[in-house]
Amino acid sequence: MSTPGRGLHGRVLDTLGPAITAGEYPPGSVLRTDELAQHFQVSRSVMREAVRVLESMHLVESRRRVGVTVRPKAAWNVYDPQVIRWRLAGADRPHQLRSLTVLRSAIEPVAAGLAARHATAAQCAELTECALGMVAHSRGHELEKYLVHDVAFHRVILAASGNEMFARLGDVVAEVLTGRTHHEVMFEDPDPAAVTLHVQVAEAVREGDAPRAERLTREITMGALQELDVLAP
Amino acid sequence: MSTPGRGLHGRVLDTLGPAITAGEYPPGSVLRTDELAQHFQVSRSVMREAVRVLESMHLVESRRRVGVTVRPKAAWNVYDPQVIRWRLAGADRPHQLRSLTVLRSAIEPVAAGLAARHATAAQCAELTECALGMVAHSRGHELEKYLVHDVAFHRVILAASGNEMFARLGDVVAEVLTGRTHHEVMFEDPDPAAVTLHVQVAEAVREGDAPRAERLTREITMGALQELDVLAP
DNA sequence: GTGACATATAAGTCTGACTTTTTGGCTCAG
DNA sequence: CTGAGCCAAAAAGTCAGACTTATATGTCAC
Repeated sequence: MSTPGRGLHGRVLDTLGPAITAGEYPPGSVLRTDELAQHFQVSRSVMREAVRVLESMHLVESRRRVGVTVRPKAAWNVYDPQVIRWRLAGADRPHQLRSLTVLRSAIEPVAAGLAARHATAAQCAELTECALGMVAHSRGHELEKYLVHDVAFHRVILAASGNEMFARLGDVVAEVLTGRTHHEVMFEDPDPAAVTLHVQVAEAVREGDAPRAERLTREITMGALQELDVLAP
Repeated sequence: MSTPGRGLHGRVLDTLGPAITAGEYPPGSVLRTDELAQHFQVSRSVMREAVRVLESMHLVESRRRVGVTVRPKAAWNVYDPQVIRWRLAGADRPHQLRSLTVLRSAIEPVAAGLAARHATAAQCAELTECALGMVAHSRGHELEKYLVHDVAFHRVILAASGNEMFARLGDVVAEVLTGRTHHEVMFEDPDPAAVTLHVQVAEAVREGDAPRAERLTREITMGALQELDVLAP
């Protein structure tokens, strides 16, 4: 899904990024480029490129005569897919998952409403196909296959909204859904009510019924939130 | 507000970033690091750092034997504040402003509802202060002072929601509000109804009335959307 | 046409020297 | 003792050049 270790500087980021987002270096910590370069056995040029990327994510700040200081969590670019992935892989995964689910609950209903107005025929067809796929794999411990269609469903909704900001949240939703399936309730079959809701959303979008699509999607995301409350109160 | 030209590579980004987001180099265009370095009169190391940052924003992709290719708009990290700023400064400013306003209309009502549940006493006080400041400068062509309080108001709401994803949208909302004031309706005094709504939202949050805070905020953002429809149909 | 192979190309990497900014401490006058 | 101003060290920033590596493309035999 992502692009691990593209070049040496990418390799460095793959360990330094998670370390910082995991709070291994608390905010205010000072790193020295030269030391880091030695530590990772790379040249200063490579290390500098890695630091530049971290700086563009507002994870660190590089100042002369001081060094590379870790910035407080509040400054981080938490919408950067890379940062999201790093944080989801780290210790505060539950907290992160909750934040993202709340975000979903705000975005997706509105996106579904817009999708009902703007979806093309092809998108409607794809949506229906996804919903049917979910139904087909909703029983008998076929969670992996179910997940694929679930992710695709929400991606189509977000894309069909016609809003590029919504569309770009497809990756985030995918991470959340994948994370939920793989780390929480891997064993049980999905809630039948949720499956039905997805089918109904597809219907509403196909019929251009924006309020209904929005309301139904809100039910879906509310369900996701409650599920989270049950598992991690 | 932002941090222009930190170091040579930052200077390069300040002109290359806007150029790419403005579509000056269409998707698929191939740039050569060496040529760019020559063009900007900087060393290759500096140029490489700039390219790395653009790459982390998914604006370009660097591949061996090929060069630096501009990625399609759909791949861009449109939530990166830097990218947002570049795009707002460019030609598709109206389109961008609409996308962001739709995003606001999804996020802010939910954030206000959460704020009503989680806001601290200090945040409630700050919110009321902002609302009063808006009232105080709502007449007599004091748009600049009004704007300051308006921006602060929405920042507090987003921060008080307790959700870090929402909180980080403060900058985006600030950009939208500032852009609207400076480029659209600089002359007229703000809509009195909108001012009243802000005061009422502050009330609702103070009283912990989440549904009311959400409903009122939805009215505010709906108003912003309609305003946009009138100005750019 | 198809496959293996050679070649040119542009990014990637490393090294070492040099510059610039900034800070923390030091001196010295008041 | 205090404060202003100056100095020197420290770390990032910049540059130039040599070398490595991956890979797209063209060539040639089959």
